[in-house]
Amino acid sequence: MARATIADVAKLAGVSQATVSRALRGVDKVTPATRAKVERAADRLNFTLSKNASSLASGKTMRVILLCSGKLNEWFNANVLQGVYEVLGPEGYDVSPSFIVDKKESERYFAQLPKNRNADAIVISSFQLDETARAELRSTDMPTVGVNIPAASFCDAAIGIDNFDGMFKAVRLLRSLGHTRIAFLGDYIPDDMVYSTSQRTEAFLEAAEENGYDDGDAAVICADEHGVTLSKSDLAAQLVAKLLSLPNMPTAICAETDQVAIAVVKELREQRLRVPEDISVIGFDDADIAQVADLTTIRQDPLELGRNAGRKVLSLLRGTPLNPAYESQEAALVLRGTTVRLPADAR
Amino acid sequence: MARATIADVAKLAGVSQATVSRALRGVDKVTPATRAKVERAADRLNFTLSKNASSLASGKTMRVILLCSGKLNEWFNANVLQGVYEVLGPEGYDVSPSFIVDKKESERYFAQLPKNRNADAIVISSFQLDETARAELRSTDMPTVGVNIPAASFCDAAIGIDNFDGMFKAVRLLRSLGHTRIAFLGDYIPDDMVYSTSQRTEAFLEAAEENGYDDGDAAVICADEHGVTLSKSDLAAQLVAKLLSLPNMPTAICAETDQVAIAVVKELREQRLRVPEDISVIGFDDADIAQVADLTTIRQDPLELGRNAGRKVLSLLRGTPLNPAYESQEAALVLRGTTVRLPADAR
DNA sequence: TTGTACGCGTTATCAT
DNA sequence: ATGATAACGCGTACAA
Repeated sequence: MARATIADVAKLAGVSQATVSRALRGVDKVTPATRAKVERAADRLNFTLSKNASSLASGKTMRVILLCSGKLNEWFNANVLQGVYEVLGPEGYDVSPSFIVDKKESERYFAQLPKNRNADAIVISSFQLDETARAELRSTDMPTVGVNIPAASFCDAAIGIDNFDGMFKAVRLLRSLGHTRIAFLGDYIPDDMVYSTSQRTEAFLEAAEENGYDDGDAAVICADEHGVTLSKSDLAAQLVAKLLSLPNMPTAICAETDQVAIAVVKELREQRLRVPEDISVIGFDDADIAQVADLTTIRQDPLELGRNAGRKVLSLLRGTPLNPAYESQEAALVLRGTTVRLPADAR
Repeated sequence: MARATIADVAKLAGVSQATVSRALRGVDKVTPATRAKVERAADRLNFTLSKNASSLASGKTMRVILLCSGKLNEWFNANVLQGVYEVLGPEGYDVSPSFIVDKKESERYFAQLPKNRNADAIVISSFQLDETARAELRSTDMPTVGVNIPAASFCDAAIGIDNFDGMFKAVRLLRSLGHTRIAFLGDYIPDDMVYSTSQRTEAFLEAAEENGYDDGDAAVICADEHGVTLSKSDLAAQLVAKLLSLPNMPTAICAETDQVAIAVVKELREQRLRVPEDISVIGFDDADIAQVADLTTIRQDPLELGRNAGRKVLSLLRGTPLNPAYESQEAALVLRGTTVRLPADAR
């Protein structure tokens, strides 16, 4: 059967196309009686408005892009997507997720992006854009909201986790537990795409200094530069090797993420080091796996981040004021079984 | 700056709109020289084709819907999405994910769905549709591909995991390990939305029978009916209580999913039952958490499922033959630390 | 409150 | 190979 158009409905209902349009969208003034007639006709013809045609006529696409810096099946991204969708979906928006993994793709993406009016807004999750990309973005009229992006300047609004707050809490915990030598363990960070994790490294150093740790007592251990992505276990092996060859072996470590923390715990135990008796470990994120691994960690809530981003998109789109345009989510320490007070004999 | 239209490009390049359209899409015959001219003009004007206008004119929306039965941040759904996106994205399609959690929503969704031509295809993941929904779906001209749906009849193509193969492998493993009394543990299954897990229950019973287990030696334990979703630990507590009050306590169990398995293992250990020495546990899915928990499980690969679904969508959309329209993915047993051969003294 | 008529930016058909 | 022009299906001033 050929799809019914608004004209068919108008004819069947005995009104004009304009009236059908108004009745079906429920915005403009239409007599209840007329509306009923129209709805009955639409129902009989199995008709709903075409999003495409509406978009073309109105200039609103009712679509928002979610651009992620990693795959959509990663814990963080999947949660942000769910959050964004939860608030934008019911409002009639489609959200089309997409992701970029390397710099080349990024360039291509942004070179294409701003030219065509294919979305009403864009939310950018977890990565840094270079000047070119920012310029392209700015040249669009699309409202932009950032999620967990270091420099929020090029966004109309942004929401992120407070990595500094988180790392400070982690370091303070370790100090409270009596650990005098601590370390931060992370992957190699290419400088062309800056992630949240690089902030964590910085934050660790600041927190250590502020809490009275000397340079020698707060080490940062990063993986060597590598082209392809290391498996977490290979990464952990490398990090633990570096850790164990330190002049003064730390008694506690903070890892860049839960994934890294868990792999490191495993590797440490394979080396017959007891966690937490010999060494305490703190992760970052509180992803599903953290609970299973009984890992002490810093919680961030990407689902709520996504919802908040969705709300900000809505405000931007509707011109309602966004009470704080820029927000950061407080981090929460989650105490589990991989941290313990340093035994007296070990101090 | 006002957005440039195809007319502006045509004027600047000194050709007709039609030629610009042809040149930019790269499909029809256009002289290389003309194409170059057009591309230069488009570039200068910062122009790309509007997806909306193209869609309206061509009837192709270049959009495919992904409809999931649970939230998008669930392991399975997130992976399917990633897979679908990986193959459809590079072909120029947007994929708009959406999800439905209860029956009411489902009805509303399908009542709206087929009427407007807002997507070129739909992929439906992980749930059963009732007759009404199927009819609505059929009344659309949209190609439909199913992912992990029990009855594939209403789809043009489908791909799923082979739950039967998986459960048979699990049961055979337990038999090989010498377990003579086994059980299946699962949540309460409302009958209005049938999930993959109900298949697993069936499969367990069949596999048990075929492998020589009596009725008394192969128990199925399900949670009591409940309105709200139980937390996994509450569920596990209930299941373990039922398990421990069985006349003949099994020495091995299969759980509906990894999540349930892990919660059950935890509960068992809290009851001072050793896993696997006292009781073996097998999960289902091989999600991230399974590895962390060192859980023996049946692997399914939703990422590959999604990719395959994406390929089928492409075939359907292009009219190329889909070599098998219906496929099922073999399940693979992953041996880890929660299963062990039944000690001789326990037999 | 309702109807008329034009425009949204492209594709597709038919000439040339 | 290229150009003119009619759809595509709806939103929206403006008029009634």
